[in-house]
Amino acid sequence: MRFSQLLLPTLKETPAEAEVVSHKLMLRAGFIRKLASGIYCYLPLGLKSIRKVEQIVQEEMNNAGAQELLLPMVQPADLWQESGRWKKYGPELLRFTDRHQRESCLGPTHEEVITDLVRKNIHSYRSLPLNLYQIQTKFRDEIRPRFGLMRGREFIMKDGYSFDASQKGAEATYDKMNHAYHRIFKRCGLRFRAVEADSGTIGGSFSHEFMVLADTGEDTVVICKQCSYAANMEKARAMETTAPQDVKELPLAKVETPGKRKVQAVCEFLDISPKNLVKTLIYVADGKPVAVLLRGDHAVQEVKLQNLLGANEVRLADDKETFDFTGTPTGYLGPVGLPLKIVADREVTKMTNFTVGANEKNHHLINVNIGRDFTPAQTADLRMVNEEDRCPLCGGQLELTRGIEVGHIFKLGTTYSEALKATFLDERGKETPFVMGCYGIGVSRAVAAAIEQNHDEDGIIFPLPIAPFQVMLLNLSTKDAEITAAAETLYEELKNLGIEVLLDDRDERPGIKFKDADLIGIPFRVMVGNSLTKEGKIEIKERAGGLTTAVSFGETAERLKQMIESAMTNCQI
RNA sequence: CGGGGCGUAGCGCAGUCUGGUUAGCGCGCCUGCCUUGGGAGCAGGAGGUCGGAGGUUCGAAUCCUCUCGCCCCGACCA
Repeated sequence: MRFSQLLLPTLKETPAEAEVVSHKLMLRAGFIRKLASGIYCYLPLGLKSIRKVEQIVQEEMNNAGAQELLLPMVQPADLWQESGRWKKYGPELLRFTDRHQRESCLGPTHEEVITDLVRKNIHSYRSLPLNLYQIQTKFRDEIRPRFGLMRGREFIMKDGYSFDASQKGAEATYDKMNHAYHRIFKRCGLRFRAVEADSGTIGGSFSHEFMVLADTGEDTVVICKQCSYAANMEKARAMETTAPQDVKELPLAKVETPGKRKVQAVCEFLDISPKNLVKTLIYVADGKPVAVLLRGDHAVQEVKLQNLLGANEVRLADDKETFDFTGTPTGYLGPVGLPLKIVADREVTKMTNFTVGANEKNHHLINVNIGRDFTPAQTADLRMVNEEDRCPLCGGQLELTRGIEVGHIFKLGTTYSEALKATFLDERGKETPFVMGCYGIGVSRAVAAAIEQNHDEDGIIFPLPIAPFQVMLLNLSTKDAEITAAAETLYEELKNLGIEVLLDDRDERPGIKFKDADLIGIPFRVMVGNSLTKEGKIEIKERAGGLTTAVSFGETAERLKQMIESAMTNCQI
């Protein structure tokens, strides 16, 4: 492709609308343009990168035994009513009425449609397992779209759905998808982790999120430095500490702690460690109060609490509610004699002779012990993991880092097949619901995530497998016949070698071409300029790392081919 | 939906508080000269219903009312 003919409107300055780096760079590099909030035009370069991701996804999905199809974007309301999600989904589902007053919606996801398709066409266990996917533009009317392609309303997604005859089969499919996803993101050249995630409302005991690691990521992920353990904060566990043995229980005592409400203040005043204090937090779970006990240096993980209580909503009570529920101002609450349901983080059960609030203003209790002084109704892992914790699998050091969710795989079970009465006949002729799984990849988001992960102050640094072009060839002097002839020859040679090359043939000064090349971030930059006329050399500069190699004109194309092949092998499985 | 901010040329902005020539500046764009290894220089030029509607006024980018759109924080979320 020739730059002079390409729709590639690079910008020297960042449009005010962009906040995050991928959004800024995609606008400046001429990849995208906004049409409306959360809705973008993909320009040729942006689309090329998206297509690269799509192709990798297709290859790996096909290899894993999945089949590609394409489902409608407009979906009838009655299917959604049948699954019950017409009511449940909320305003994120964009609904509208057609000219015949039929209610419809724009598909944010396709469980209903695919299940309907399968129930109408698959009737026997002999046809299973079946794994279907599509790559399509999705629409979700997000409350607040932001960050460019990272959280748009319209976005490109690969969504896949599997149908198995049994739980066991579904698990095998899940494992296959897990494996395929690892291959996909590896082949995209991304640094990522598959993390254990809470499966949320969709069901199933767990799911895996595929997180592209980037400091600017929206989500926090916990990874083990020694082994493969990784989880998001909602799910992350830590190795249980062991309770000290043979500690003699000391007599309970009340002490005065005037004005000391915060953990730190109480600990300083009493000269104890927060690790020896238990804090009591009042939560409201579906309208009912519950007291949550945690070690002084720990924090609540509300999703864990929600799961334990089986609640739809949990939130911290405010000071007034807390006082109404307990009759004690916040800061002096404790479990001893508290007339509320008490749940304790399991680390609390490892403690002895600890300090708590006395349920009386300006007083705390010391030498409190579980069993003797109070008994929690339930005990579970309820807290946020932190960097002091050890890996639950290997005891290694845990690290908290940031990530961008680009893929998520779920076990759906029979939720949808039952709701939509999608069944098949098993070996014994018994009508059985399909056991389903669903597997998403945010394709457009993956490109944005790649940029969040790989950039510098000059622009994008694309991983080779998803770069819009592999080589950017700069003709540094279009007025010089020798240089231009050499650039044109090289351009043809590279194309003939099957290398994807963008020739900057614009009548611009070298500085402009260098700046644009850095901005766009194509991995290999080839410069045809003075060094050719003076020394007969062509320079190859790698965008990542900036290493520049001078080679003779004749060997340039072949050399590039080698460099590309070698770089690609780093992204192979 | 709550809180905050913005809307003036393709992009970035000034001008608005305190109404008053022909609405400016930088970048980009067009023409010519010149220059050609990190966003050059000179000269000339095109481009604006100041987001929209209504109002106040002799006079509105500027004041008032309504409205549309965009961005950020929060609630929410594969």
